[in-house]
Amino acid sequence: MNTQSSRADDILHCARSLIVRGGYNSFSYADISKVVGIRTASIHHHFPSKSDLVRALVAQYRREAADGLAQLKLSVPDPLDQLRAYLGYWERCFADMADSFCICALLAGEIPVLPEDVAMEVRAHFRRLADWLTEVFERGAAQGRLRLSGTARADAEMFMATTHGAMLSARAYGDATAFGAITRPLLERIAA
Amino acid sequence: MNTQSSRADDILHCARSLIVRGGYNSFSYADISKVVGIRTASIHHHFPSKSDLVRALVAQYRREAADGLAQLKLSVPDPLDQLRAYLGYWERCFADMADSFCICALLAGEIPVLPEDVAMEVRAHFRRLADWLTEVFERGAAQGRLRLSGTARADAEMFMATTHGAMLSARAYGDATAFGAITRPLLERIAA
DNA sequence: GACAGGCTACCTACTAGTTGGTAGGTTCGA
DNA sequence: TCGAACCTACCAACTAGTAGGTAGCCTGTC
Repeated sequence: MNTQSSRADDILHCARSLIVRGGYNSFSYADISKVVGIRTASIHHHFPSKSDLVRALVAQYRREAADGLAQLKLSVPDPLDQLRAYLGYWERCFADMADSFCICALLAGEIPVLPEDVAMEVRAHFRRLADWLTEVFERGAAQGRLRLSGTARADAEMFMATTHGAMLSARAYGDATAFGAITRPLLERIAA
Repeated sequence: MNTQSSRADDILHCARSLIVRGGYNSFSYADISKVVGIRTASIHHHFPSKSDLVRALVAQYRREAADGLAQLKLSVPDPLDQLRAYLGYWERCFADMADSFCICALLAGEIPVLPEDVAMEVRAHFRRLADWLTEVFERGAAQGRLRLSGTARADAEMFMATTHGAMLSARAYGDATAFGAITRPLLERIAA
């Protein structure tokens, strides 16, 4: 069991680092095979089809994201600090890893050509993240820690859009610091 | 010459509508062949390699964008109205076409796996668009028509990021109206 | 304790279809 | 008669996926 799950995890981990570079059609079982040191047929044993693999990959990513956001809510009391910590997480990702990106943001762009079950996972991630942000904005407004320019939902959607757009800009410019440069003023603007 | 350019244009037009759905690796010469009614070998006659085709495609897109933005500056005097018109253009795109998207925003996500010359075109689009927006924000601030929350450049970068992120959200939600819902409050916030 | 049966993980070997790209020939208008 | 546009006929490499076999491990039974 240890062996199985570790192998499957190796495959998932490798697939994630491959997919994050260019999305669903940018990697193959052969690519994974070379890195993990396993035959492509053996990957099919763990994940019968590519859509199975990517769905599992996104599901795992979503669990990690959900855990992280829940943890953030527990460990950081202030709503504004929660947003700061969320952006800080991604800023550190871009600083530490060359090809960092939210895989759901990346896959969202490819939705028209994605297998339906993968697209559903991506859609669900956007909804959950928007829900979480909405809650933060609601509490922040209630506590007078940040000021809304519209509804909490609208502000949350805009915040999420700016974050994802900043990831695209960071990639386009080939500049890891661009993400922070774009998102930091965002916090200053909404701070009460 | 008429025939050549019309054929090449057919190919470019078709490739654009294919690439906009899922990026560089989501379409093939065979796909174009089926739609345009030409053999794949004949596509190679017009565009020797796929990167040539996509580079030409993005270059054409950039010319159109530059023309559109220049035209906008001439026909609409007010900076705030210029931003409104820019967002309105994309809002109409999403309303009219199912799989609408800025191909440069889409390709930006795939930059690590893109041919270098294509990546350069994408990068250039981001810079030019940010330059144009910066100028609009500068004039808007000077005329007291809109208020900056940081430098004109920072506000322009954030505006662009939010716009691109809103495109991703529209796709993720599968909701054409999402783009407008996210970006409209953006204008209200920066209006003086 | 031996041993059969079943299961998991992995392999080799293979498939059909697709990928971007080439070689060389034909057609046709200037 | 030259060249642009297009064709047929290839190609090697790669794509996701399948068939069938093997080695090793666990478990129940005699």
